[in-house]
Amino acid sequence: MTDQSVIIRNSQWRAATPAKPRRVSRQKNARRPAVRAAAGEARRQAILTAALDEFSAAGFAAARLDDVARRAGVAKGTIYLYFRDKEALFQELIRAVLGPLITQFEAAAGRDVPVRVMAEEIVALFEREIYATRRKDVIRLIIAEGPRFPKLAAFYYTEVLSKLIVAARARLARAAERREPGAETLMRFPQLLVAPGLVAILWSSLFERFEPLDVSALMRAHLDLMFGAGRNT
Amino acid sequence: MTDQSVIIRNSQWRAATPAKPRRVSRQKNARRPAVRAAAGEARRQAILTAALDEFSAAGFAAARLDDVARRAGVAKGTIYLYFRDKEALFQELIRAVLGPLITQFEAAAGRDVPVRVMAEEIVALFEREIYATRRKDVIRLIIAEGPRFPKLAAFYYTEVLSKLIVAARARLARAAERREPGAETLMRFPQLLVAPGLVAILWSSLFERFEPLDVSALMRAHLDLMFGAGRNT
Amino acid sequence: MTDQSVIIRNSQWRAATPAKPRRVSRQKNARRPAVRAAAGEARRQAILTAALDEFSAAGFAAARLDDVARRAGVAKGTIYLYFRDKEALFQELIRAVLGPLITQFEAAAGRDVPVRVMAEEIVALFEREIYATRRKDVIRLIIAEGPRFPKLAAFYYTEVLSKLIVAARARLARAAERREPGAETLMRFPQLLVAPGLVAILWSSLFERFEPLDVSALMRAHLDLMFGAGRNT
Amino acid sequence: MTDQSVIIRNSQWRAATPAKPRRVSRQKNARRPAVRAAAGEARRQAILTAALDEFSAAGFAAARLDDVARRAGVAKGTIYLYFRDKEALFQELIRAVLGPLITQFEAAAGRDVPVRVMAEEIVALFEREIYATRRKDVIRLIIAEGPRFPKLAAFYYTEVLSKLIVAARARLARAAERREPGAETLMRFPQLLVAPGLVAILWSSLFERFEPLDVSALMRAHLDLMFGAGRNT
DNA sequence: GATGAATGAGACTTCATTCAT
DNA sequence: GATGAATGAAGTCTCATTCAT
Repeated sequence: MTDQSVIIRNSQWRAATPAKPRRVSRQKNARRPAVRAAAGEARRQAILTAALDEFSAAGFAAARLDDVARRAGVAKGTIYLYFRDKEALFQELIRAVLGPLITQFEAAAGRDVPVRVMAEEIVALFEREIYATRRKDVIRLIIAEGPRFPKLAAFYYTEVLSKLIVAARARLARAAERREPGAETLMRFPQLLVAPGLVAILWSSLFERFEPLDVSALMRAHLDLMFGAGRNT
Repeated sequence: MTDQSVIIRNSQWRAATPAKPRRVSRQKNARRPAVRAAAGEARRQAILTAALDEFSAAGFAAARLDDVARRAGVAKGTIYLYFRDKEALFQELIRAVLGPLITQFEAAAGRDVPVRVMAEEIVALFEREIYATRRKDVIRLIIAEGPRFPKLAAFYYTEVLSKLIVAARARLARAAERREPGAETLMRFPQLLVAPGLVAILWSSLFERFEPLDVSALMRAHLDLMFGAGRNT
Repeated sequence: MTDQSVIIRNSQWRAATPAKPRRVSRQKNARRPAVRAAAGEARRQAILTAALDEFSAAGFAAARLDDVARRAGVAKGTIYLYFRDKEALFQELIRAVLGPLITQFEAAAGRDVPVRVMAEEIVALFEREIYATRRKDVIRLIIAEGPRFPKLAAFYYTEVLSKLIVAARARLARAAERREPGAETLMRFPQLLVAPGLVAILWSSLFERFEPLDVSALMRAHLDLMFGAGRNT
Repeated sequence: MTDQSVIIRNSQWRAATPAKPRRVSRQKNARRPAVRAAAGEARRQAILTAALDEFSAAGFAAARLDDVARRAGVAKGTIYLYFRDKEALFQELIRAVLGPLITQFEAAAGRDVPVRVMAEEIVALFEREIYATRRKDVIRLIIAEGPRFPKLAAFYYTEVLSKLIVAARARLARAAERREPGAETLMRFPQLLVAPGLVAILWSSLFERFEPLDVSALMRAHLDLMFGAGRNT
């Protein structure tokens, strides 16, 4: 529907995903509006990507739109054709990247499975949709800048976190009724499910150079600790 | 009680600072050096405290030294008498707050106890020395600003984290020899011990207003999940 | 009625411009050049009208060509097809609006009448051709922007003011020979004839909301003061 | 009382009035705060004067604070120590220059004299306090920028114009009771008293180079026209 | 040592103007 | 001719840092 949805649906935020062959603008015969619009969207994407790079590297306050523009291959003023100001660029960046997560979560919410299976699903989802993508960087940004952007934290909580938590709790409630071990505890604190994921994100950006961290192994160990050793995905 | 409380109550940021008679230069009828030095140290503390407030509230880049000065009750120029520049103030702030932790960790490192007891000790240490103090804010700052201040992350890793990890691994190694469940896993990923603590810190600063989080209960639940239900401190 | 009314009613800014059926441009088999030219002229008029609106509302420097274009219903680039740059647009606007005045003045210059009659004619001319039209706004613009646009002031002086003054002085000279009271004084300072008109223009744009001003009554009062009470048009 | 009052009371805005030998800041023995404050006030004045120069020459929108700073002999940032932003500088400039006028007007408002005498007083006041000073430029600024700064026009109307008008009307009312010719007319339109003054201000800034205007003679002629020839001040 | 006024580099943002379509 | 996306120069404003007092 919205531009954002498009951005995400095509997984353009995945690390090295060429995805659809983004049309170049310089062609004689094409219908103008279509080409124009496509070129515009490509530019918008380029700016968002560049912004994510710069914001991630320097933080919101210290990032310079000059650098964003240069990295995106556009002039400084061009940014303002697509975003009202620096803050709008930031917020739209977050929304564009995280928005699609919601549908994914909801899709996975339905089935009724043992706690461990569910935990493994969530861990897999985390690794695939967050840790392996630039969403990892966006979550870092939210953590770092959230206190200064209450709206951002609110968006992330209401649109992403709370939905994830509600979905998880619903499934855990049924497992708790079945007296599955850990289900009741996790229902009260579903945050515990993804806590190691957070650690992984932060560790990788802060301490990777001192001591690399094998995220998959970490997550497996986490599952083992909670549910006893067993085979994971 | 602990070293840390002293830091907060007495506004002493430095680990082992015996006053240090900072000699002044240009003064005709100077008072006793001791008094002077004490006054200087008090000022230094005031600035550090104010800086922590401002950096926490606005982030490093957006925090204004003007506000730090006002909050500390000194003139803007005074800050430069105690710190080379804004960045130095920031780094010294981190060091001053976290420095004392190290000794604490080392003190607790010696004894040989069951994994669960050790985990409970660490959790208690975390709650008492970090979550209940301003160190929580400092950890947030490291997380938020670390990528921009490699030295900071390095300091935190080498001076705090790695020591804690080494100590924990040493104790876990012995538990692993005893085949205690979970010991081996935690030895490989000691981060899992404190992951919920991190979640608590970030949650409190980002989402507290939407959904409060009972940290003690969270940590107990975490222990229960890892080691089975039991009474905690 | 007068040439000027036509300008306003028919949106013709240029002295002798016939009609013009607005035709669209993008068509392969273009119509007669005449139509083309007429369409172009209409566009030019639209731009000039929009420019007057915007310049009047915001001043030359603060007016945005974006707004002019939007108000004129054309693209921003189109403005540059008709005017070299913003300043040229401004100057041509002034000329287009004031140009026709000249002939009017010259027409009225010939007859030899008593001073009071002549003064009444001038006052009537002012009310009808300036105050009741957008020329009022243009005069405001000249007053406001004149110092920054010497050419503008020069144009207004040489093309409008000086001619008006010369014509008035010629008639006043003859009245002065007849010893008509005030004639000699007004000959030296014909500005006094229209001074209240200026006040009216400025007052209406600045203070109308505080205290409305009846321009006709003001002008009549002015005449009464100069020549003694009497009936005016 | 206020800074502004000081500014005006000392007539620092007069063209070439050395006035009080403004203390220089570089002196060893003086009490600090006093000197500081004096230096600050001097700077403020310098900025206001420079701003008046630049705003007069270029208009509010086109004037560059860079130029104001350079002309005032201060750094760009210094302006912001004294004024919130460009607009505040502009508004405070207007207020500082016009504020003192009020008291002058009120002082002259009391006595009961013939209309002509009163008119002569007003003309003299205009020439002395406005035309011979930089207030002339400020009035030009209000005329040029007023429409964009409603507060400005409001200030000028309520603080200056309306008071002047009320005072004049009060005196004219008594003259009207005495059946003095012109009194009743001027009571209805006191603007007519100063209309030529306005013309003079505008003429001097727009057309002086083409045809100089002897303001005093103009004002005398104006009085003659209204009250018949006679000796003026 | 302490102050805080002053500085000026640098960032964000606007908008006249251009030019490929 | 017409369009409007793109450009980048230029202006406002902030704030870390300096330095005379």
